[in-house]
Amino acid sequence: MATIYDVAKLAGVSAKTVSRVMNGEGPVGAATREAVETAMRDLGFVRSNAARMMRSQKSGLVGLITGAISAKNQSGAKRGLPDLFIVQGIQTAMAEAGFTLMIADTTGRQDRVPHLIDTFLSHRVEGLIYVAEYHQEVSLPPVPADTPMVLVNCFDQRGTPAILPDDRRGQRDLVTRLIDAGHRRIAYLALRTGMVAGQLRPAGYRDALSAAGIAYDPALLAHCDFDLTDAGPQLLWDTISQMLTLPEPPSVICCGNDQMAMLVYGILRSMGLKVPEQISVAGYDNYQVIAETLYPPLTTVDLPYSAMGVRAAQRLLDMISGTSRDDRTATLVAGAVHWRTSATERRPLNILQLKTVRED
Amino acid sequence: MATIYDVAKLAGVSAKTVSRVMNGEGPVGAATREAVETAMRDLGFVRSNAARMMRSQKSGLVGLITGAISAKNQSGAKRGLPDLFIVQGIQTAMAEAGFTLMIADTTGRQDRVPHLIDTFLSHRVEGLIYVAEYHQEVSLPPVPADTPMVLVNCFDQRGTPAILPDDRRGQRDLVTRLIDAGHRRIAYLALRTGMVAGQLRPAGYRDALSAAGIAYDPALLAHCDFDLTDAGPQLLWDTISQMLTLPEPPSVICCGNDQMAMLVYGILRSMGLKVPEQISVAGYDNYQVIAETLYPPLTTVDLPYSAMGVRAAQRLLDMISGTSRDDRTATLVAGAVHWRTSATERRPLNILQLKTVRED
DNA sequence: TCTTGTTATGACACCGATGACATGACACCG
DNA sequence: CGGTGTCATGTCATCGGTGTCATAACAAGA
Repeated sequence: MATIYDVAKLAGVSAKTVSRVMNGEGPVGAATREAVETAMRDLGFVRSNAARMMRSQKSGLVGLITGAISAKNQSGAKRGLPDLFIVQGIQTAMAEAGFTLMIADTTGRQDRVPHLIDTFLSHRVEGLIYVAEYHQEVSLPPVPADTPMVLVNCFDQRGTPAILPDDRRGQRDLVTRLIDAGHRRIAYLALRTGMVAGQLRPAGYRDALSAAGIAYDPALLAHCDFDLTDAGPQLLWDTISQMLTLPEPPSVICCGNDQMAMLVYGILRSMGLKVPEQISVAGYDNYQVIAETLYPPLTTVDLPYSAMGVRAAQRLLDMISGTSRDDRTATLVAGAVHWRTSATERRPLNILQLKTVRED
Repeated sequence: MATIYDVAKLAGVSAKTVSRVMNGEGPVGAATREAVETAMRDLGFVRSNAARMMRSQKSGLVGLITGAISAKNQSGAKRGLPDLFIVQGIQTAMAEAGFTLMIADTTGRQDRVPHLIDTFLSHRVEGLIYVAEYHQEVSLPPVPADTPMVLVNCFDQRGTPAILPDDRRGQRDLVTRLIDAGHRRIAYLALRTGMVAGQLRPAGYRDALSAAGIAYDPALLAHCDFDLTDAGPQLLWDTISQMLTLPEPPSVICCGNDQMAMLVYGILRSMGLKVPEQISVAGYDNYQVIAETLYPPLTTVDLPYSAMGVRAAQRLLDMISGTSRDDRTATLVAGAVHWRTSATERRPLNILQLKTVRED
């Protein structure tokens, strides 16, 4: 591969002048510039980042470590993949800022993380981002203090800057919306409590109930490990049929996530119930492949992964540029409710119609 | 960040000796090695890849260009994401071979590809991989002849080495399996013909029919652009109801992909038909989130993305090492049929039971 | 006309590792 | 005891750019 010296020789100038042309730096005569550019083109010259980096000490690289790519097809872990939207958000923002992203996947092995960090450091990345495949607490090996780092979709004990989804608020907004739509008996099938989302979302559910003055009924809240390969669907079926035989059965079932909602669709229909005519269903994640393709389309809440990625990138860029260095806080990013036809409006929203309903 | 000179000084040896310790090269005294290693640890030394690369001319980098990450949440393009399994497969294989993957996303803009290639070349990647988000023909800007390149999930006119899913064979295998299960009237709702898969899979479908001596009935094959935001479901509905009112209606509906199958589930149920008791359904892709979560689980064919990724990585590694350089061929990777409960066995498989059936 | 400033360019060292080669200390052999 | 081979280590140049400083040419101002 051609070097600046080759270009310099061909253009009949010094290497430094070639460098100047490349970087649009210092005054360069028009004819000289022309000659250099022609020579570069003729030689198919591409500058070596390695050499440049050595002097300037700026790599223009950012390292991204994730289990998001590999975590997918592991047995037992058939969670959604949309966490890759985080990567996408980061990628977009970084490309815009002129940084190149190096991505490494843990291949599901957390013990590989130190090695991956070392690899990145050897490339002199200017910052590190760790992306978890779902909202969780993590514990990462120490990183040199002068290397900025941001966590996404996870947090640690050391207070490393983190970008997190506001699960509690999202679920509260969804349930509030359901209440506004006239629902009063709202069931919630939560993810297992071991997951952060399995704790925060139910909390948001209860926030919404209490804000609306609706008594919380424990019979309408259940935690389901629906991921269990075989037992999962059965567990859901039992839980649902139990809830439906209550004296006051729910008019809507909120699911821990969209995937669970997809299963619930099948179960309800097998029970002979029509969605949404006889019972409404809501999810969480706005996992588009599911939410928009299900029939009827699913009412759900955005897991704002792409936005989180962008925020993470921005925050890291700020840290790199020194704008904000030692700010050990978490950023919560809320997602919007997507109202689709899987949930009925039980009560019209405008006042005129409200009157009509009251007369019923 | 510490350099080998810092380490050398602290350990009281020359820089070259530090280099030797790092690379396990040449004979080094036990005591010296010990001293160097201690010094490296104390200083938190990480070798600079840039400097190393300059001398050795080996970057240990491979560049991956894809639209797979960004293509997702584009409006209109709500295709699946499992194409990221390709990236995962590549990542795994590359990490094993000691290469670091640089990933760049086109952000949906094909015109950015030349720039991405340049960025990679400036990092002196030893090879390039281009991953398309679905099976298609592409036309990429030229790449220096001495930089090996592999295409995945796509092919070009120049005969650049490519790794492709064997869509035709996969669909043939699935339909053959359905025929073995006793199905004779097999409907096929294909993807639109503009897509490569919309051509190859129907071809495989017809291969299977003709191999089994079943006449091809054009009334059972339709191409549906089910992606159309609003018209899609309606189009499917119409097509299906038309097929079901045929004198000899199909006993199974094969869908262009799993996502279409998910829609078809909803439609069939709205028509009051039970899956699989009254009609069987099959998909394509083995998009796990859908195939395993649908109720009942979906019979489908693997789109062997992960395997394709591994194959791509191996092929590129071969090219880099010079084992195989100028082999302009495409590698077809076939995926296995996943038989789940969305399709019925109409005819028992073993001979004893076969006899019973014949007497019916 | 001489000084001063500006423009255009070159010379050279340096970034941090490593390859090629050199050197010094021993051990072994005839 | 000198020659030769092996081990352990050091010296120095080099990879391809870029920062620093120097220099040449020429124009403008005193």
